[in-house]
Amino acid sequence: MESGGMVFDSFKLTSLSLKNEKLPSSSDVLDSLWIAGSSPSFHVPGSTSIVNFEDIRGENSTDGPFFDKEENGSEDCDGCFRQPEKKRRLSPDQVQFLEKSFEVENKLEPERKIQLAKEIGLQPRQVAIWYQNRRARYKTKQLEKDYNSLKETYDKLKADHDSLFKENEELRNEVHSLKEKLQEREKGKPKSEPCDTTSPLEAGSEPNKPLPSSVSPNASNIPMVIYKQDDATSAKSDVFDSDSPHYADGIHSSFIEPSDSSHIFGSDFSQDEEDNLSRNLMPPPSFVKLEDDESYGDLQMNSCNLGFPVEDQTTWLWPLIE
DNA sequence: TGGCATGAGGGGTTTACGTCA
DNA sequence: ACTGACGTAAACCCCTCATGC
Repeated sequence: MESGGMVFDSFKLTSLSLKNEKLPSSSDVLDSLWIAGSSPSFHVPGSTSIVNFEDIRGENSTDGPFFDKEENGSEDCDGCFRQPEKKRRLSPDQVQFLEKSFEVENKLEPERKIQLAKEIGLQPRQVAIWYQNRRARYKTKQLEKDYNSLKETYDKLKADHDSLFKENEELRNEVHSLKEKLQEREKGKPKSEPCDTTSPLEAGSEPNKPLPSSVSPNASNIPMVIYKQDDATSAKSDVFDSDSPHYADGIHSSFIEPSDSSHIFGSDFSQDEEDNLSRNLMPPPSFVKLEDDESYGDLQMNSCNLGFPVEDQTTWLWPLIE
């Protein structure tokens, strides 16, 4: 620990030697501070410093930048050195000097500490304490900032999730009603028309082409996967082959059961299938940079596309749908 | 007079360094 | 000469309190 003697000795040593000493690393910037501080322009308003300056400055103690001769010579201060030290705030100039130093480097090298203490007329111990408190309170503020930022991100994500969930529900209902209509129509028709199972929505479109997203009855960019039951293979490739070689090769041909469109939405996937999907269809891990407000702002343009081009969504959106 | 900001004390931990078997 | 255990000092972090505004 720093005894008073040690502090004084260090101070004298620093005064003699450190001025011309090259401080390491980031201290280059601070050198300018030292130089600037050595021609004092600071004013210590009133009697503000907590330091009993006589302790560290000895007889020639009136030439430091933060020492005001008036202050030391005032009658008011006669009692200051008799009474036990009262805690006093650092002067604005002292704080400003420390703040500038802290901006450059929030850790305190011993040499810097002594140099700082000399420049602003504090004890090195006080400088160290100021740095400790400053770090602690900076950390607290930073934590608050981080918390707010994370909370904001969470809220946005939750809103997105909720809207997607809602949309998913609507699509499910739509599929359900279409399925019912289809079944009704099949029941009402004679068996001589086996191939006419095309969805009403698809009427008029080319059989092997998926509907363009603009044709989708839903305003979102989620592609509607609709295909003829007797052409499931081509439909599958239309849906999956653009960016997903795993599904273009037919390996997962059992993945979609044409007779049950609810499979499309993944609700009946086995765990293995879901795992495969998650592995194979997941976008690159760095696909959304959440801390980037700007990119996140873009996402808000369409809460359904999650920042991906439409053509990419066909390959990875499915696992997200419950 | 209560609340906030801030200087400082104290305890525990970490790290660097010297000593010794 | 090398190495691991041990002691020590300094710095740091965290919690807390006291004081000034």
